[in-house]
Amino acid sequence: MNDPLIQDPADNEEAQAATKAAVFNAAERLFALHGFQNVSVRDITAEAGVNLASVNYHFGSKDALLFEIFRRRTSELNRERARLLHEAGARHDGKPPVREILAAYFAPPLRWASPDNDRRISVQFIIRARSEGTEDMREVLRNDVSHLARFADALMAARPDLAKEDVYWRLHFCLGMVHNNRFAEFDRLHHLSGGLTREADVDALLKRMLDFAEAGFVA
Amino acid sequence: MNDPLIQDPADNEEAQAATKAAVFNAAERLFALHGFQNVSVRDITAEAGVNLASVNYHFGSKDALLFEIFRRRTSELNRERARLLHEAGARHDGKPPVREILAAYFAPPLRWASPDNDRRISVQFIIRARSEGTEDMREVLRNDVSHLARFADALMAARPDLAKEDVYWRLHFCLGMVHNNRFAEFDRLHHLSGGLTREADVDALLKRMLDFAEAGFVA
DNA sequence: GTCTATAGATGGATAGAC
DNA sequence: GTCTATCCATCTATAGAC
Repeated sequence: MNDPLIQDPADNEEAQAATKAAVFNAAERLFALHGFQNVSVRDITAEAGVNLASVNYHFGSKDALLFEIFRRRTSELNRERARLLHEAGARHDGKPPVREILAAYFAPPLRWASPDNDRRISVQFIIRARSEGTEDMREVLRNDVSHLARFADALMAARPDLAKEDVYWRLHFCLGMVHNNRFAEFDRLHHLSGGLTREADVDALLKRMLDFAEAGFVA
Repeated sequence: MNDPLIQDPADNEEAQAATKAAVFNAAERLFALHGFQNVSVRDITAEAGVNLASVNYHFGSKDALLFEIFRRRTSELNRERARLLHEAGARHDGKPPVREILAAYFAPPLRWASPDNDRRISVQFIIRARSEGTEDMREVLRNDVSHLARFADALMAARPDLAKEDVYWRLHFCLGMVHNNRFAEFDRLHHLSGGLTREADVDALLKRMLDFAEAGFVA
């Protein structure tokens, strides 16, 4: 059909970008569902419907592709959290209460994970990256705490009566609550509760998390 | 030195058991530190100082070895938790308060993880198994909720005023707090807090976790 | 630029010597 | 039973044809 020799440059660029995006999305999806080590370049290119060499051509290597997905998604997630934190500050003369700080942290991944959101898979990817990531990714997570520091600072401003140590630990507990929201854990809870828990109701889950975490902070 | 031809059967059995235990411990250690997919049978046998074929001879396959470690450690951990829950019940006419129920769940992995405990590595193995485990292991985790059900029942008895749904969700949040106690997360928190947090103080950490979780439950 | 064919490396498993 | 040597599958990455 499309003879490459008579394609104009714009079509070429477009086709190239489309191929790269297809690889990116297929990789994110497969990694999120099956884990990094369990997905091969062959799986990715087959899922994307492109040739085997595409991963190396467009991204350099499998690990580089992985890292690029990780960087983009965490960047997007943290930017959205920072925006919500900023908005909460604007509503309260720069000193938002604990509940609104926590909401800025909790809400983005919950909204992304809602069943009708196409970012649903990205959340699972990010959570998986925390425990299964390469050394590169874990180094980023370990060293790039500037984003978290903004939340810690806001919490300390909201609760100046608490020792800093206490704030850091309670923030740690809140992070645990967030990171435990994996498909597998929801399934297990669903099974344990005999079907009572409905994680698809994002607003209700956010409220539950905030009630729990705020109580722990205020105590 | 020891000619196998003149060894008596008892020595043989002993040597065999020692080899098997060496493989078991080396595998648990390497899996906990580096992840399942990143450790090869060659790594394990080299670490244990035994020959390459030992894994298949004593355990059948790499996956079977993995599964056996998982089964033994989760069994030990859950048995200890059940014992503490039983003791808490004995102290309170069968209806222990929320804090003591949670303590029975939180304490065992924390005590195991204390720096001077040789079970320290087992806790990391178990936590890693939750997210990186094979399908076999995840199936066990998903279906074997009888142990968790005892804790859910105890919590519902302690707080009969709460809807069951609420109890399950709050238990889920508590599980998240526990599962987030990985080396990597402690390191990150240590980095974020400028060295303020000291996870080695197990009793203090247990108290912090109980304060936070109890407040979330009582609210 | 795209894709096929293959190099090069590694891993799990096992046959066979002792 | 133990261990070495080796098989065979699978993977990433790349060279080279088109």
